[in-house]
Amino acid sequence: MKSTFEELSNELKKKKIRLSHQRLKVLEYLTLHLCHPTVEQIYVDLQKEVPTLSKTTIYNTLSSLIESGLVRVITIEDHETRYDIRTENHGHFKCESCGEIYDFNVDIDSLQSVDLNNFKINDKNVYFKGICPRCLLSINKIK
Amino acid sequence: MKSTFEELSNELKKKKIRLSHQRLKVLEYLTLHLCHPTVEQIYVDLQKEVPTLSKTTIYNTLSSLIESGLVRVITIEDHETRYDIRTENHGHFKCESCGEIYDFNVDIDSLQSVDLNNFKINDKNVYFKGICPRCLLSINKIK
DNA sequence: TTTTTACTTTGTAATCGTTACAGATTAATT
DNA sequence: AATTAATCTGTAACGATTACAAAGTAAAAA
Ligand SMILES: [Mn+2]
Ligand SMILES: [Mn+2]
Ligand SMILES: [Zn+2]
Ligand SMILES: [Zn+2]
Repeated sequence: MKSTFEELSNELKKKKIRLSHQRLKVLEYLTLHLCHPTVEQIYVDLQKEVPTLSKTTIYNTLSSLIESGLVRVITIEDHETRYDIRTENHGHFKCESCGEIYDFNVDIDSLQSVDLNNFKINDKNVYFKGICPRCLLSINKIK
Repeated sequence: MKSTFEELSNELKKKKIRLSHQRLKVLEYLTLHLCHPTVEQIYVDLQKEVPTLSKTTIYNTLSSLIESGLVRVITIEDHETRYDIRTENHGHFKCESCGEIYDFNVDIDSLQSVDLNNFKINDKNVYFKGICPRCLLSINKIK
């Protein structure tokens, strides 16, 4: 098994994206944190390792990673964008109590609509909202 | 058939929301514009009829309409929230070329996942992105 | 290796959607 | 008509994102 660093480097090379230190760090961060981080979270955490890191760089890096298809955008929240390196089809559930975003398996490919017969579909997203099991438990305890 | 005004008034009364002139206007606007308008669009258009209207009022009104379940939020765009008075289940397609957001019928109820067995689901959203038929046509013409 | 060059990073300022707030207004009740 | 609690309005503040120009650097060329 190759090192993560080497794997990520190859991914960038394939996509003809220059292998800067910052880009590799952001990419590494996303593979280690599958919890759909915000730019702020990535920035605060990576600054510990790369003190000169700029927030603008994270925005720029994410833009090129998204454009090349290595990262997907999660817009389940209306005020802050989240990012996900898992690009294979899956749904997202946001707990309205604790705010956590959960992945779940769902057959997105089976989602068809005759209304979209003449549309070119590039991207499918499924977002659910509600209360997660952990929060349901704590709510019941209070009662 | 009742007048739209009377229908909307009754909706608000049922939900115990005070029937202010501004709220009725926003609600009327949403029933006449099913194209998922932004706050800015609602503001610019309604200002012609209600010159003293404040943008804050539109935000406040939408908040109470959403809370009462009369309006749903569309977060298919990452930078600007859109609103939809059609609360029955349907999917949304955003054309990445012209930006228009289309409704489409899709069996959202059939979307199930064993991963969510112990979750309380309050809301389901399906967002697709791609190119709409009209834009596909104009792209082909250029080639 | 050194040089060159185009791309990237950085910090700051600007932008823009949204929210907070306090005083003026008003819908609904008495 | 008087009362009152909710709503509306305008302005300021906030926060995520983008624009921009100068400094730095990865990769190709010499
Ligand atoms: Mn995910
Ligand atoms: Mn709709
Ligand atoms: Zn939770
Ligand atoms: Zn289009």
